[in-house]
Amino acid sequence: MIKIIEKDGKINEYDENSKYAIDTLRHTCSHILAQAVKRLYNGVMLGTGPSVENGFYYDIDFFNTVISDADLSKIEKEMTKIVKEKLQIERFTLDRNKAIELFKEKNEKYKIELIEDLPETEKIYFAKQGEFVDLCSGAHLLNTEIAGTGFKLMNVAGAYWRANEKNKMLTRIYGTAFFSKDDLDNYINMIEEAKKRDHRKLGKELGLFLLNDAGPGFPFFLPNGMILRNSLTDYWIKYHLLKGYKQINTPVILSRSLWETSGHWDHYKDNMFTLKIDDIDYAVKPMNCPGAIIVYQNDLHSYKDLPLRFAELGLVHRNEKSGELHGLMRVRNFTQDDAHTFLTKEQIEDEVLNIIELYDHMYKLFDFDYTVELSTMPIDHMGSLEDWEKAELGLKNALDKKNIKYILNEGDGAFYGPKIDFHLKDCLGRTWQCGTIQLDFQLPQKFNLEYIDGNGNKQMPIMIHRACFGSIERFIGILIEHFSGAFPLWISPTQVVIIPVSEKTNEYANKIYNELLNNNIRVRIDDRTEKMGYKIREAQMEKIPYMIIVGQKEMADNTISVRERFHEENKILNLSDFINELNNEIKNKIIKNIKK
RNA sequence: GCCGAUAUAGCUCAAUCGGUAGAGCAACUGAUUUGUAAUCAGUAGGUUUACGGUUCAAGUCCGUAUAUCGGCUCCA
Repeated sequence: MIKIIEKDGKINEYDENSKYAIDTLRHTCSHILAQAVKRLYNGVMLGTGPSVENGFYYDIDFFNTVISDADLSKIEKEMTKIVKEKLQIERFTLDRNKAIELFKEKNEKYKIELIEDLPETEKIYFAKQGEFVDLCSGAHLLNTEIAGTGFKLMNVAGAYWRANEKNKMLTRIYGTAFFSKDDLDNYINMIEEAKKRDHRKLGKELGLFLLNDAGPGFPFFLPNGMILRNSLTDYWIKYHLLKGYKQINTPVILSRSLWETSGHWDHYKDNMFTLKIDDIDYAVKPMNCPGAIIVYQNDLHSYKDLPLRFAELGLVHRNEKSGELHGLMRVRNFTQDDAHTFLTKEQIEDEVLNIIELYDHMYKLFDFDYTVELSTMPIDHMGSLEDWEKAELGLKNALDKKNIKYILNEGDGAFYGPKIDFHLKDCLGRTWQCGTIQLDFQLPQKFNLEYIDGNGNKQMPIMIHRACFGSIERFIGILIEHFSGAFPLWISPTQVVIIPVSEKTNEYANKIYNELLNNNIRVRIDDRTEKMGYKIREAQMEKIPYMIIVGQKEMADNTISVRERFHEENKILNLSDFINELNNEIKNKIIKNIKK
């Protein structure tokens, strides 16, 4: 159990392993960090310093002093000193004017700004340890000693004051903390292990994709990556056709006037690639929706046609800022596994439920855990308040009906409608938006979309934009990290490698090879004059699901020796049984050997 | 775009104070015919990201550009 002093000075006990206790430890560490920095650097000003998912940070204005990773050990040493000083943590409150006065004395303009933004009536809480006083409404440990030796400063970053690009960039120092040195060491080890799964590293090692200076943010897919990618999209197409979608494909370049009509030009022209054809302005599509709308407009539609679902694996380009690129996760061109559904207001809830079920099916194929977020009307939006409320309610009801827990992001919706986002995690626990469901009352109006209702009258349909993987590239990035490159059989670039023990069994190996090929198995034969151990090692590193090893013994018995990746034992089988097993594993998309 | 860091052979990394750029793996050639994670020997591979500058001398120091990494901001 660990004692914690709350903002009002009350002392409570908590389990040392509780999230609250660990957050409190980290928050206390952030104060120790700030105190250390104030001791070492004259005239710096403090921003804020909360605990976060895996640690804590403090934002500090160092003015002209450049802080880099090399300075961290110096700061860490001072923090250790503060820990050894066993400073008691005291809590007190001040009224607004006194609080502002205190920080004027200390020349802390950012703190004053924070206080001035608090409601007038709100109590202002402080925490004090030794000579260091900070504005603080969080809990703390009782003294600096308890922070112990389980903390470490991790890295330096820039962060805009109050998360606003227009404000000054402060220096953010990140750290992490645990109640014991062992826990800290485990965490650092875990990060090192996780980095081995980085999709950029594995993408290179496994020959899946490449990034080249010739096109920053424009990934190249290599032969192995294409097999993976096509396996995914082939299934995607098959499943969507089964679920009532019709597949379309729309042009990559469309006229500027179309984008003006859709509203994208106004909102995103800085992020669109543009060009001229015969002196007329065009843009490379950053979204597929106007294309789908043109397809919709190509026919008259009856209410009997709705919901009308157009699926498109659409290649889009967005000019992301250079610092925002990240491997396959954030790129400048990517293929959305998109669909646009045209439907009546009454059909919204059912259709959203269908989509949620479809996503759940797709994510379960890979054993993904996902988190869901609902984003509502942004300040910069099109359309009436009434439409927005209706749309938001439609999404909310669907989530509630499915009993799905979600995070509410007020004001984070698209300019044309609210959205539900599905987030997946990468190897380091960073979350990436993959699936999305967006309701849209605006585009149908802008494009005057119609259908004929049961009375022969024209009505305006609603539109749903949705993407399950989000971007094929990003999804593949997540997949690589999720499986550490050891993919389920059905998407593995090479499914089986045949290793003859020596040239004497090459002919037998070839017979097996042809048999597997005829059964549509992605098989390779490794008949180089290398030792068997060498070939096995290479196949292991390539994370090929199965190795078939054949020597004189197998040839005599007309069997094969099968070695599974990550299993040292081998099984003696006959080929037709093995083919049946493979087909079963492929057909049922079985996940084996998952390493998390 | 912003803050910090990094850029050396196909890959992973060395190169002390500024003094002729090295290794392992991979590739290639030859030998080896191999029984469940690396057989041996040899050959080749470089305008040290690019462009400037300082210096008798620059992979190393300085400037600019580009890309990448960790964050911030943004993400229809």
